[in-house]
Amino acid sequence: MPETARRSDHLNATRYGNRPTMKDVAARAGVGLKTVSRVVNGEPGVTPETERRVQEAIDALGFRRNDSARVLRKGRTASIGLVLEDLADPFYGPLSRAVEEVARAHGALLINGSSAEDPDREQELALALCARRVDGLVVIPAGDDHRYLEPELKAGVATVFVDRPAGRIDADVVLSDNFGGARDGVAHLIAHGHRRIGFIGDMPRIHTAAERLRGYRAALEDAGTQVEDSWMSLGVTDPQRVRRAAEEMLAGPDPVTAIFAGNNRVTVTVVRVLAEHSRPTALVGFDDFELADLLQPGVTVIAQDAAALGRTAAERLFRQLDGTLIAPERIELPTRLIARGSGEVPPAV
Amino acid sequence: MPETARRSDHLNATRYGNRPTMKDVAARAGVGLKTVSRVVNGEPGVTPETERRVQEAIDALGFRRNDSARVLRKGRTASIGLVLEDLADPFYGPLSRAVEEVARAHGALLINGSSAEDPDREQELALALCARRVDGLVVIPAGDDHRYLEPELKAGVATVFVDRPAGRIDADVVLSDNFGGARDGVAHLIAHGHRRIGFIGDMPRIHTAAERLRGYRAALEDAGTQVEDSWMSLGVTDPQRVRRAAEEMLAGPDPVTAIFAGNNRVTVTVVRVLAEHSRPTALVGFDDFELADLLQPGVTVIAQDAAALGRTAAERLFRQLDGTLIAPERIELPTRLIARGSGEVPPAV
DNA sequence: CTTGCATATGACAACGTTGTCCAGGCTCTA
DNA sequence: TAGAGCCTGGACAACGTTGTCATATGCAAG
Repeated sequence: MPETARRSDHLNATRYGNRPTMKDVAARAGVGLKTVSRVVNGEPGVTPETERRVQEAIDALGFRRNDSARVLRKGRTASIGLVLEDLADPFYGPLSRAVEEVARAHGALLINGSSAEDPDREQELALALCARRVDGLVVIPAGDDHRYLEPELKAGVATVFVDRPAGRIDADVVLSDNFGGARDGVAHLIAHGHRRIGFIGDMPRIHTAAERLRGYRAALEDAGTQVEDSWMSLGVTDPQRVRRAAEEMLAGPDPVTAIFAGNNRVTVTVVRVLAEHSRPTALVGFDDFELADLLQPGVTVIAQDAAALGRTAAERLFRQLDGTLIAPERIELPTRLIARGSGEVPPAV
Repeated sequence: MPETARRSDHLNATRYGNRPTMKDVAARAGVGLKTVSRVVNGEPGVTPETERRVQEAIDALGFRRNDSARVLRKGRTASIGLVLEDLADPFYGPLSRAVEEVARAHGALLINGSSAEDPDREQELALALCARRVDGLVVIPAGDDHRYLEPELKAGVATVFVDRPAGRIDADVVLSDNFGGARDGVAHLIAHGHRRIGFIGDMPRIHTAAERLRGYRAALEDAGTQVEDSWMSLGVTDPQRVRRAAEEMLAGPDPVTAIFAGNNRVTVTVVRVLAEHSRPTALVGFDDFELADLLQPGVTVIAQDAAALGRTAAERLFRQLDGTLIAPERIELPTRLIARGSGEVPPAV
């Protein structure tokens, strides 16, 4: 073994444990650095015999190319970032997976993190990802001001927002048709004879919640019904408060005969409340959930396609990177009403 | 503006879009490269006045430190990799989130990917993460031979396996007590008078499935009952086959009076089948799932704590990195029986 | 005015890889 | 056998950052 090899081994001893580098491999195989690089990358111009020697040295040393260095040299990291609200939320699992599949198809890795619905944390995460020089960023916004990303966009970081629109910045956005979905859901209740329909949803400062509320109002107005304040409960999302809100709507002299639930978690709590009440009350929920069909009655929902959201966003991202895409666009994906029973209950007399 | 600045801007034009570097900032601020580095990293020894000038240049150019280069220089990437089976699976959401939280507490980012239960893809992913020089790796094994990771372990990549043990390699493992949980679940059925108890689960080559089967057998043997082959259905996991298996067990002259379901998906399908049958049959499922309590009757389950699995694994990982940890260990976390009704149904006469 | 010292700043190498370019040896043809 | 052309292989710079070390500046003390 040439002298350089030993020296180099020693020099690298404290870094990354002590991973061998191409230099070490080259020394051991008795070839030049670049030849090793060629073998590792399958570039042409290496004799089978030389290649064999290099390969042997690689195996013997347990060498693995350092992609960090490679990235520094090449300028592209082949990785994209995903900032979402909560990895543990069943809605984001399929979305995240869809993004991953598209990334994989493009040879990219996925780095993701949860903002926990905190705008500061969203920003911190997004910027950390930019510092890692991800090629692109898929963001499910927690905040409503994304001007902090402007320098990054200008610098060429491909960016797509999903599920909620970007704030104060011009960028690609992929959304569900929250307005249309809610309108359809409420119209479905109206078609089954309901007029007094309750709405329980999140704070209207959240875009999806506002849109769904708007759809609710539109459907009732289309039917010529005047919406009463007591029918709506906004900014209510934790089980306790949803429960109280539902019970209030169902009590009183003139109770609602149906409830439209503004999201997943609300729907589930309302199901619990209705199960305890004797008077049958119709229910339609925004967002599908597992086992909704197994409940008695099955829960009628407006389903969004989370995987499609993720896939569409990621595909747009890579088209930005290809240069195929120019102007930012706003894409709305349709929702689908799934009737399972709870939405077809007629109004109690 | 000094001449160098313009030249540098031009040279960098095609890389990372055209992100400014410390060199560009230095040129613009009229200071040395290292001074910029000092300011960016909050190192001491910079006059307030100089700092102001540098900060100004940073803002004007929209500079953000390139962490890839930083990583190359420093040798630690402050990121860990997570290889799991399927991000979209509700079981892995909380696990993944727990790992992320621990990583965040240690200032690390999380890169994750799905193996889709394919050993080759698991290996490909794990090695890709090693090439990125993640500091550590949390792996939910798809395959049962992990010798391919040996060079990486030797090179100092901290590694913890979760949910299933590592194959042919000595490493940290964090598991649920699959054997004990299954035994408890079946014992629960036995305590309610059942003897003829069916088991539907995954292929025994999957460690968790094998352990649960072992627990099932142990409980019945403890009760002095001879297990009959017709009670067990192994390697059955897709809805169609689970359905057929369940129906077979429930038919015939001497049907089972209770079923123990080996995992989540099996449980759900069995619930459907039982709902169609008139004779009441008891059911206990391994793994909790959302809304299990809302069904009629509520589904009794053996719950594992996915978040605890993830947290424990990640914490061990960082203790490996600290050097606090020496010998690999196998940790088993307890499971919990949650009685909700379906497991307390007495045997039909 | 010189010496000594602390403090602010910059020049330079190094991290591990890839792209560019050149050299040496070979084959082929005239 | 010489010249052209191809193939193999290596030297060197560069990617953007940080660590080391040297220098310049200012000020106090002799």
